[in-house]
Amino acid sequence: MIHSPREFSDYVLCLCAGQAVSSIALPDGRRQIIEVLLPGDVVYWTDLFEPMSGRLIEAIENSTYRKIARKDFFFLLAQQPDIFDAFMQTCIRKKNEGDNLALTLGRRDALQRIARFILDLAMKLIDRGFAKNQTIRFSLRLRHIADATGLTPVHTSKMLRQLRRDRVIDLESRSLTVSDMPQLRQIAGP
Amino acid sequence: MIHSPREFSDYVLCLCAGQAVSSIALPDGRRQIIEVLLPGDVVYWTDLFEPMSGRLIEAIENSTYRKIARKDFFFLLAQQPDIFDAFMQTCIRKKNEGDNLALTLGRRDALQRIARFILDLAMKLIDRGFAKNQTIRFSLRLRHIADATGLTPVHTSKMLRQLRRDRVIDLESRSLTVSDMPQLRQIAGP
DNA sequence: CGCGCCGTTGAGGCTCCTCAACCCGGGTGG
DNA sequence: CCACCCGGGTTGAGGAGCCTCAACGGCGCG
Repeated sequence: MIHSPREFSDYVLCLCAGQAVSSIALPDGRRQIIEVLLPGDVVYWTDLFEPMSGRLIEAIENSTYRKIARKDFFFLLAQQPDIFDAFMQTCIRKKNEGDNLALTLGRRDALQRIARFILDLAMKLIDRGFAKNQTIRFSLRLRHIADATGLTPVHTSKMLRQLRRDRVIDLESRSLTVSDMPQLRQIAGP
Repeated sequence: MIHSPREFSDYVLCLCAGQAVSSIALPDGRRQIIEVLLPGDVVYWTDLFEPMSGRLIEAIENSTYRKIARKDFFFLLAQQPDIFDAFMQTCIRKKNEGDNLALTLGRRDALQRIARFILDLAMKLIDRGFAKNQTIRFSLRLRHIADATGLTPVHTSKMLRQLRRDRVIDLESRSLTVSDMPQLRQIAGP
């Protein structure tokens, strides 16, 4: 647990090593994972101005992170135009990803959601050089995938089973390899 | 139709009068409405840098909008620090709203989704002074509510019927009044 | 060895979808 | 003027998809 929903913080967090998930949680335990955080990610974009974040940040493996005082962060942004540009670009990109998540949760069925989630995560890891050929570290528990796709762990298990049976992915002991990328894209849909 | 998904535009659009919806559409016709746009709203935050927006913007009543050349928009932002601040705040707020939409679509049932949608829209209209006591103009078609909540029009109709039967809302001829606000909040949940 | 956590599998049920029929109001043309 | 159609909303029947509940096996750990 890196950051809890009602915690006050004067710092901007930046993940250095390991993976984490950023989610919104309801009092009754239901929650929705918004994104998987990788090394280099800034932990919250959403509450850069409001120090009281509504987010629950949970590490899914041993992780380290750096705390940057909020004012230092903004000072850096103001000083370095290129960093500022990168920040704005990322801001917009995150918004786009969030909207696409809404589309997926609202309009796609279970198998498509799982396929998209795996595809997105795999592409992100490959982009950042965290993958060896097509295999990536996959420390997420079943309940994380369920919370990211709006399903139950039970049904998630059944969908994953199907993807493995059809030789689309190969998943064992915290490591996932995409065996049939075209097929995975096909299932994930447009 | 104000803006179609694959249209190229050098302008930033700003809604002046009327209401519109911003959505992401799939080739097969399924779509997810991300937000309802009111007068004063800037039409796309998501593609301020990439002129090719993936969004479908549809007016739901007679509307007028203003086109601002992209570079003029950024020039204005650079010149006026207070406008820039407001822009950043709104950017972050939109992201927060988007994430909450994902939570709703992923983890809430049909009635809760409908209730939240109506509640959010009503609050937004009230905030901006578009409401007389508790009644607001409600030009949305059934299919819009369905696309905003990830349901079918048929099921949306049944849920709305339930809300009317329980005297939570009163909806007739393009005008909606919230009769029992506490109950509506209760249904919408935390 | 016992225990707890995690994933798997199956049975049954509820929610929401699909399909279809129907009504209504508004336009359009005879 | 009425007949007709057409888009939008309503309602019901039946079914698919996903959830709930429960039992079980594997694994790490005390």
